[in-house]
Amino acid sequence: MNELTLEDIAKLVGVHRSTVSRVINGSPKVSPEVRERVLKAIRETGYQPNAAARTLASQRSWMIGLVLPRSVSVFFTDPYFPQLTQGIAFGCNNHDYTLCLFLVGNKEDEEKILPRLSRRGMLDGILIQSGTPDDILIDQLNASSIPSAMIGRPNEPEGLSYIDVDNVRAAELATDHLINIGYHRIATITGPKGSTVTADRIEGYQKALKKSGRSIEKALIAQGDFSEVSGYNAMKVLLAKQPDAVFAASDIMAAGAIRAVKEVGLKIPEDIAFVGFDDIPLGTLTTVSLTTIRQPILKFGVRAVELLIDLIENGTTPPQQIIMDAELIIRDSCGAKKLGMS
Amino acid sequence: MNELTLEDIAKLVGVHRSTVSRVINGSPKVSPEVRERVLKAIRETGYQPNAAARTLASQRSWMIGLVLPRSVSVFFTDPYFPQLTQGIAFGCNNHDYTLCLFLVGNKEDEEKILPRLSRRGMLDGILIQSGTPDDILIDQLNASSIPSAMIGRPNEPEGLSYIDVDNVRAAELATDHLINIGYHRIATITGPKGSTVTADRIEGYQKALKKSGRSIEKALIAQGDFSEVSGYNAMKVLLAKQPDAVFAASDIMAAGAIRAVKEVGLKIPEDIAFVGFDDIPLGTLTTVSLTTIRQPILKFGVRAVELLIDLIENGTTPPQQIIMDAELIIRDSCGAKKLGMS
DNA sequence: TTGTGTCGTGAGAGCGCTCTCATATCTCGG
DNA sequence: CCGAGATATGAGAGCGCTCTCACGACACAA
Repeated sequence: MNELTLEDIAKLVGVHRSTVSRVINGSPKVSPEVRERVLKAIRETGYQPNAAARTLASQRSWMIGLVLPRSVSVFFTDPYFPQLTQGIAFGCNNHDYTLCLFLVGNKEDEEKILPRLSRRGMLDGILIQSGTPDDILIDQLNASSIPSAMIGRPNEPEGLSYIDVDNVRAAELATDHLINIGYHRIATITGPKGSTVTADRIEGYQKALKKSGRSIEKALIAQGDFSEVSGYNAMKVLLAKQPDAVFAASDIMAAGAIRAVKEVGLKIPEDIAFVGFDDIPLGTLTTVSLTTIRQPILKFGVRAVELLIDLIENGTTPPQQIIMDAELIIRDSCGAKKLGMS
Repeated sequence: MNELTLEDIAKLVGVHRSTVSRVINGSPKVSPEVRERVLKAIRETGYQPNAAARTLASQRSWMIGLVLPRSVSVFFTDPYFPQLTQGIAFGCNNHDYTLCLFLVGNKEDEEKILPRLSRRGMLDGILIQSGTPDDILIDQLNASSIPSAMIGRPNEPEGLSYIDVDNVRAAELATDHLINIGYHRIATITGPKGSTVTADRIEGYQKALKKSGRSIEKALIAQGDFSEVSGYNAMKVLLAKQPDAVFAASDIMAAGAIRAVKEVGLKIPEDIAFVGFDDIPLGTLTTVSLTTIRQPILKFGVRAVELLIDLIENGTTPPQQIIMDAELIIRDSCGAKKLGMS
C-alpha cells in the first residue's frame, strides 16, 4: 500500500532527500515554508520512514529489550510480573521506544536468547530481571557492550546499574507495624532462597525485631516461593509454633497462608494477624482485606525505562542505582483498626 | 566489543563477502572446506551479523508485534493475558522470531501506536487481540499491508485471519454438564457486553438449555466484566432469583461469585453449583476446587504465532481461521463427584 | 577437440535512510 | 558596494548486509 521512500517525497515536493530527512528529524535548519510543504506531502501520502534503514544509518533502533529469566516464567501467574511488564510498556510508550519481550521458557531458550539479544543494531538497551539465583544471563549480558540495567538488585551489584525497591526498609516497616500493635510472636513467610529480595526482606524483618529488643526465633521463619500453595504449606508448618502475627513476603503467599489458617478454624486478625507485600488487586480474593506493603510496581517499570534511556543516551559510567520506597497500607488483616490504632 | 562486519570476516578468511553471507544463511553453494574455515573465523571472533542491515537488505525483520488494546490493559491482572503472552513468546522462541509488545495504556497511546506498528521494515507481522468492542485499531491495521492475525474472532471476521477457541461449544459443554447432573435453575455470569467471547458463551449456554427443552429466563443471565468484583456483584443480583447452579464465563468471576455465595451462608456445591471458564491456577484461591472449562491458553499462543508465520511466509490470501477446542475439567464445585456422576 | 552443464566464487548494485561537508543565498555593518 | 557571517539546501559517502548475475574451473559425452 505504501512503499514510498524519502526520495519519492523529495521529488514530490521538489527538494532534496536531505531536506525531507531534516524535516522528519525536526532539524531547525529548514525554512518554515519548505517544512510546511514537506509535511503536507507526508500527510497526504501517509509516508512512513523505513525503520531498518533508519536504524542502520543512525545506529539507533529505538527499541529496548526486557528479559525475564526462566525462574520468572514460573511466576508469571503472580500478577507482579505482568504489572511490571505493563509499567515498562507504558514507559516505552511515553518515550516512543518499542519494547521487545524475551521470556525464557526452558534451558534451550536460555542458550538461544543471548545471541538474539546481542544481535547488533537490534536493541539500544536491555532491561533484565535480576536478583534471582540463576543470574548467568546477567553476567553474559554485562560482558557485552550493550547498555543494560537490572530490575532488582543483582547478587553482585558492583559496577552495575539497577533499580530496586528498598526491601529492607519495607519489611522493617511491616514488622514494626506488627510490633507496635502489640504482637509478640511474629512469624514470616519468605520468598525462595538465594534471591536478593528474600534476603533483604528477612533482613528488614530481623532488624525490626532486634530494634525492639527481641530475639530472632528461627522456627518462626518459614520459606515459600511466592506461590499461593507455598504460602499455604509454610503456614501449616508455622501453625505448630503458634505465632500471633505473620509477615508474608508476598500477597499471594499471604492468601495461601490465610487459607491454611481458616482451615483450622482460626480467625484473622483475632487469632493471627497478617501483613502481606505487593498490594496486588487480588487482595479482594481473601475474605479479609489484607494489610500490605504497597510496591509502586507500575511506576517502578516506568522508572526502569527512564533509567535505561538515560544510560543509552548518556553512557553507562558511572553505573546508576535507583532505590524506590514502598508504603504500608493498613487494612483489616493486621487488627490495627479494631484496636483503634490505624 | 564486537564491531566486526561481514567484510572483516571475509578478509580474515580470504574469501569474498558474498561467500561469508552464504555460509551464514546456510546456502548449499559453498564448498565444505571453505564453509568450515568461515565458521571457524565466526566462532573465534564472536561475529554477529548486524540485524538492521540484514532487515534492510532482505526486507525481513524476523520480528512480530503483539498488540493488546486498551480494553485489555485493564484486565492485565487477569492471568489470562499474561499466559497468552507467554504462549506467544514461546512460539516466537521456537521459530527464532523476536516479539515486540505493544500495550495500549490510554487514548493517547492508541493514536501513537498505529504509526509505530506500521513503521515499514520493522515488523514482519502483527498479532492483535480482538473481539473487544473497541476494534478501531483492528480496522486500521487491516487496511495496512502488513500481514496480521487476530486473536479471538473479530466482530466482523470477513476476510480476516484469526484464531479462537470454540466458545459456543465450550459454554454448551459447561451447561450440558450442569443439566446432566440434574440442576434446574442454571444461571450464567457473562463477560462485558459487545465482545464476541461474551456473545458466543451466552449462545452456547442458551443452546444447551434449548436442547434440553427449557426456556431461557432472562433474569438468570447477569453481566460481569471478567473481574472478580463484577462476579461478586453479579452473584448478589442472581441470588435473589435462587439459581441452583451457575456457569461463570471466567474463573475469576466465579471466584467473586463464590465469595458472594459464602457471604450469605450458602454452601457450594450443595446449595449452588459452579462451573467456571479458563482453568487458571488461581482456582486454588477459592476454598472449593472449581469445575471449569480448560482453555489451552499457552498452546493457543503458540498456534497464533504459527498462524502468523504461515501468513508471513505464504501470503494472507485466503484468510485462515483456526478454532481450537476447550475441555471440561470436573472438580468439586459442580457437585458431580458427590453424586457419583463424574 | 568442442560443446554443454554444474559448481563454487567474485562483483557490484541496491535496500532507504543519516550526516558531514560544500555551496548557494541572504543579511548587514563599514 | 564589498566581504564576513549566518542560513538554507544539495551532494554524496556511507551504514552492513542480500541477492542476482557473471565468470572461471572442471567433468563428461559426442
